[in-house]
Amino acid sequence: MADKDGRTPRERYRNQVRAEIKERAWEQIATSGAPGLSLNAIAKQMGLSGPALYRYFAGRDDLITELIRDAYRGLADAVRAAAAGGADLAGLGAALRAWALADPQRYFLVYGTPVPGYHAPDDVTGIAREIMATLLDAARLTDDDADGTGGTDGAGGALEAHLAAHRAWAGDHPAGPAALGRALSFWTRLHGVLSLELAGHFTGMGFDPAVLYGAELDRLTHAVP
Amino acid sequence: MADKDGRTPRERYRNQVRAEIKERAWEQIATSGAPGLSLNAIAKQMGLSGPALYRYFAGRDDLITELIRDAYRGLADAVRAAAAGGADLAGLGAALRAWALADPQRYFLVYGTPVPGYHAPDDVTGIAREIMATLLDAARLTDDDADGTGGTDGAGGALEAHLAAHRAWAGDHPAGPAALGRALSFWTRLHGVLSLELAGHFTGMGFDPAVLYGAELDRLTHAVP
DNA sequence: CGGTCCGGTGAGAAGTTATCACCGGTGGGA
DNA sequence: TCCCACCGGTGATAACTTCTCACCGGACCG
Repeated sequence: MADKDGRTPRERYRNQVRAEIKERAWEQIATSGAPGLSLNAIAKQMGLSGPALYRYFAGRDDLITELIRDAYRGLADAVRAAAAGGADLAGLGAALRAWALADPQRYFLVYGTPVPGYHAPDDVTGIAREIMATLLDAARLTDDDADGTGGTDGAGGALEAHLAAHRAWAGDHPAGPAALGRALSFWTRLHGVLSLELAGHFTGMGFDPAVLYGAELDRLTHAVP
Repeated sequence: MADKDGRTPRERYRNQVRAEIKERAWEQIATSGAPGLSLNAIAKQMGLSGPALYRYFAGRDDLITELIRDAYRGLADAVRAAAAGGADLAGLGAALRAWALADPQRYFLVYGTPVPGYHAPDDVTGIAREIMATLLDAARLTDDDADGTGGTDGAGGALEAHLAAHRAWAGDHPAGPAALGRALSFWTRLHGVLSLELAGHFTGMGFDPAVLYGAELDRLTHAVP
């Protein structure tokens, strides 16, 4: 971030134009979704002509990859900021929901339908690990009965045994099997509610998705999973 | 379904061609995803030329809408078949997972990232209600302690109170608030695991998604939510 | 002060969806 | 049986899209 704004005027100008392109791309994605993103339309909006954008991005896929990276980075920052502010697991859930509701298409860019041919660049897996690490921190704090007093039922027991044997994704994080399982369920359950809500599958059903989200969050943080 | 195969030879031929178009479309979606579907490629594959397809579908969006409807219909049939075979809530979960794994892009066509401008036709909401109805049937069977002996904690209590007051989506189904909440959590939690698994967010993490899915399913069907 | 690199343009290729007018065979009614 | 209407298919065309190419001019660096 120290040399991000470029020393030379050329680099400054280049970064500025790249930023404006991404800005327009985000507006376009928010209104038309990712498949509706058009390089030509962005160029026309900026007052320059078609091929000029290829000086800044190798192509449409490259631009989208960059946007996905930025979105991932933004989510990691939001979650880390919440954790730095002293938020527990419930606070992280609230931060996640706020981030998702602020721009649904941005959320779907990260967690939505994948394009079959697409492979994420290497550094986003690093960002994902970072998110998971702060999640594990919070899960470990709420989970001080780590030995599994609440997880002695068959379900949690089998999962925790499996996770204890396959905890490569947690790296060297000092989290017990119960915390691993709690973080994983935190992720999948909240994503389940959020994803269906943002996709509009709850519209017309009459209930408030926030209540369901809050209930799942409560059942995640209180007592037995 | 009685007159689906058309009386007159013309209708028979028309239905046959429509079916073949959708068949090719499914193959193409399975390999390239929904945004990669090309009417021209389908026409070329079938040995006929571009505009001929417009005799059978009003356009690309119309074809995709039809595919979404078929996918929804297929999911409802799969779930209903499982229920008719005597499956409980766990069996429905297994059927859902099998249906999703059989063709991930088909699952994403139903539950994936929505296109901002798109509005689902009216009859798919009817199919969704049908799925929810069989879900509620199963939830009511496993949920004979309906008064909330397991739901006396604050979380489930608040949700069930809210659902009791906003149960328009359940229609006149004879299911208690606990069953409503259980069906809803069944839907969102399993979708959360499935969606992340199919999108590839678990690849490289080392654990088996099936174990996580099974654990969520067990915690859904056993004891306290 | 000169050379080099860089950003921008216009033309053009190869795609896409979608609409148009036109034609021929098939099927149904008189 | 005949005949006409309808229906399916085609080629041309328009308006898009991404992306590549050759070219040009100005700004920046040494």
